[in-house]
Parts: sequence; structure tokens; C-alpha cells
Amino acid sequence: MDRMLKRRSESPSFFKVMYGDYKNKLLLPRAFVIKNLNEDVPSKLTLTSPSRRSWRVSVKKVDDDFFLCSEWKTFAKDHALQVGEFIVFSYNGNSDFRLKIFGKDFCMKVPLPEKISAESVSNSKKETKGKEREQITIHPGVKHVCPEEIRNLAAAVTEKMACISINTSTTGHEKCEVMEAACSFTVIFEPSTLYRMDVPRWAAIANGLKEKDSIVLLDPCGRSWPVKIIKRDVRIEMGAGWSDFCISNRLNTSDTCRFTLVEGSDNFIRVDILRTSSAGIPIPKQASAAMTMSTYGPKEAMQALTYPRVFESVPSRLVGTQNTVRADIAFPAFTSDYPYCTVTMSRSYVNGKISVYLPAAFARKYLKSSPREVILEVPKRGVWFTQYTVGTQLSQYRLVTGWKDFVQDNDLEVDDVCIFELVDRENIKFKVTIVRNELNLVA
DNA sequence: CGGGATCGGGATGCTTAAAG
DNA sequence: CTTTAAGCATCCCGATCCCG
Repeated sequence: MDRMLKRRSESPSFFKVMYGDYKNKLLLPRAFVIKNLNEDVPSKLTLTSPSRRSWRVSVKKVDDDFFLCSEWKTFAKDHALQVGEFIVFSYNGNSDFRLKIFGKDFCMKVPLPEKISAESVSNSKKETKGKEREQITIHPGVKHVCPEEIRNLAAAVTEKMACISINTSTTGHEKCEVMEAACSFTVIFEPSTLYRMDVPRWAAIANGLKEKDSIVLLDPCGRSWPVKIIKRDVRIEMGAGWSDFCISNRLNTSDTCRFTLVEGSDNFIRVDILRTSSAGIPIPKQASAAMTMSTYGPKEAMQALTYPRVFESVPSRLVGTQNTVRADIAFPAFTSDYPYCTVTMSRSYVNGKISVYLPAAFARKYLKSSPREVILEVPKRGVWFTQYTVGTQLSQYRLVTGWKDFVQDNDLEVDDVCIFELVDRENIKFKVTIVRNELNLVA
């Protein structure tokens, strides 16, 4: 099979946009793994950069997904990978991938020779010189090369992106990043945006929507939909007409719309719809903005559509279990004269509508069973005022009000650990020691 | 200009599932 | 069975827009 791949004029390829936790791990597209690796990914892959240096990178399997990890961190560091940049992976067989790295301006990035990492394999050949037309220093250790053919390749990738049918292994955020990286303006449809849809400010400016009172959307069937542009202070929204467009095009939760101003026209915008589910639930004709999501269909189906699986993270239960163990192991030396407990940050503790549960045994022993104000003090950083609530049935002690501020102000991330020392039982004041997960500290 | 409608975000109680 | 994590439903509130 490897030989067959080599003989082909075009190697199987995929691209990845850098976002999220890309500095620590990178998900291999499931479709690529199934199609081209027969779901059998070697434990190590060789990544060859444009400078012809190679990295042996470990592959870790989580559920059905394969991630580049361990040495990938070095690779990411050596290439100063940044959010929004993307890499084209071409498979040459024999676990060997050739990589092309593109910056946010679509120009190829090449690491400088002196930035050779200890982990890189010493099979690098001398770089060809004198072919670069422009050299712009973007990151330390990285020079920017921008020959025309690379621009064309980037454009080809961009073009291809428009045709991609995003499968279920792509998260909503990933979709956004993919499209934004392609300099297009996309939104992910949610029922709450049925009547008004916010246009990203940069896109509104770039497409001149700020100066328009209305635009015409061209749907994939070629139909035109006049849509009113609503301007409220700094925000630009699509108003009257947008709902007609959504309903007629049967947009479903998490479907992605890509908007492109038709060249040469004043206010015609082509809309490509990338659907997440072929078996989506149609929006009823009489849908109103006041509708709750449960109106649309069975609960299970709505859950599946509204909360797409986040693939680039370890399953939450696994995280929780591992972390509990790790927290205990990590702080054997921690002692205090005060009662204390450790809490490892899980996803729901630091993202979205967040709150944090205090260990029940600890909370029952030291806290009162009615809601109280809690003071959290991080030495040298400050004091935060929060409140805990107590679940009536399960006696769950949960910090809610004020916890979000604490998380944001202290940049807490998943896997960070907080040690809560109850230094004042009367006023319920905790001294909080934050122990960062080293994976969250990669610069 | 004022009242009603709508939206987004936060808070909270409850339920469910998983793990030990 | 208990504990924990996570999601859902509902309510509330402030901001803003629409319409008469």
C-alpha cells in the first residue's frame, strides 16, 4: 500500500488549522485515518517539515480518535505555530508525512536553521537558498517565505475548503477557525439566531455592510433573499428576511453558513451551507423566536445537534477520574494547619456556564448547609467574593456566583488544580493555591 | 417617546449518568 | 448506595429594537 501511495502523483493529504490545544496535541482527521490508514495508525509518525528536517512524533489513541502528542509539542514550538495558521499534511506512506506550514497570511513558514531542536532527527538536508522572494520576520526563529506558487496552493486549499462537507468529527469552533482561516465570513446557525444574526464586526467592515441598509443573499439553489441590515452601535445584524432564508433553506442547529460577497456586485452575498447532519430536524414553518429548543424535536435529537461532541479532548469522565488520582499524587508534600481540599478543574468548572463542586465530605464537615458567601484569596493576586449553594436533594455544595470571575481573573484551565485551605471558618474564607497543569503552561 | 417584544447571559434547582 | 460531573429547564434582568 505504501508503494502504491508513493507511485501516485498526488499523495493523500489533509490540512489542520491551529486552534485550541494545538500546541499539545493534534487530532488526525478521522476520515483520513479511515480512508488512507485503514484505521491502523502507527505509534510513531515521521513529520518532515519544508526545511526537510524530520520529527518522530508519537500517536496516542483516545476512543476512536488519534492524536499527535508528546514530540508534537516540540514540533509546534520549533515552528512557533500560532492560532489561525494551518498545516497541509501529505502522506508518502511508511508513516511518513511531508508538511507545509502556512501563516495567517497564507504564506509558507520555514524555520530558521539555527532553531534546530534536540528532538529533531538529524536527517535534514541543506536548505535551498535564494528562491525566497520575500522574507518577513514574523516569529523569533521563523522566517516567512511567500513565493507565488505557495499563494496559489493556499488559494487552492481555500477553494477546497468551500466544498468540504463538514463531518461530525469537526467541532463548531473548528469549523469557525477553518473558515476564518480561509478569510471567509461564517456563522454557525442556532435557533436563537433565527430572527437576527450578528455579523462579525470585521466581516461587516470588510464587506461594506456598515454602509448598507439591505443585502441580497443568494442561496445554494440560486434563489435570492433580500435581508435587512440592522445597525446597533458597533454591532451589525441581519434582520428582516434572514428568518425566511433560514426556514426555506431548512437550516438546523450547528449548520455552518459561509458568506461570500459576489465579486463585482454591490450587495449580493452568496451563501454556502455546510450541514452537520443529513438527518437534521427541520425548523417548523411557524417557528418563533420565543420557541425554546425543546420545541423542535425529541430531546435526544436536540442534544445531538445542539452539543456536538468535542473530539479534541479526553472524555470528561476520564479526565475527572485521572485528575482525582493525580491531584492526590501531585501534592503529597502539601500540608496545612487548616482544613483543605483539592479540586481539579474539569471542563464545566472553567468553560461555559460554570460552577465548581466542593468535595461533599469536606463541605459537609466544614461548611454550613445553607447558602453562604465565600471569600477566596489567592496570595499576591487578590480576593474574590463568591457564594455557594447547597443542592437540596444531594447535598451538593457548589460555588456559583463569583466563581466565573475567579476563573477568568486567574486564567484557570482544565486540569489546573486548586487547593482550598479554609483559613477562616467563621467567615468561610479560603486561601487558594493554584497549581497549573504543566500542559497548560506551554508557551 | 413609551410600552411591548426579543435576546443574551447569568443563576439556580433538578435530573441523569458514570464511577467507585 | 454515594459521590461527582454535566446537562436541561426555567426564571430573572438588562439592553435594545420595533411599532404605534
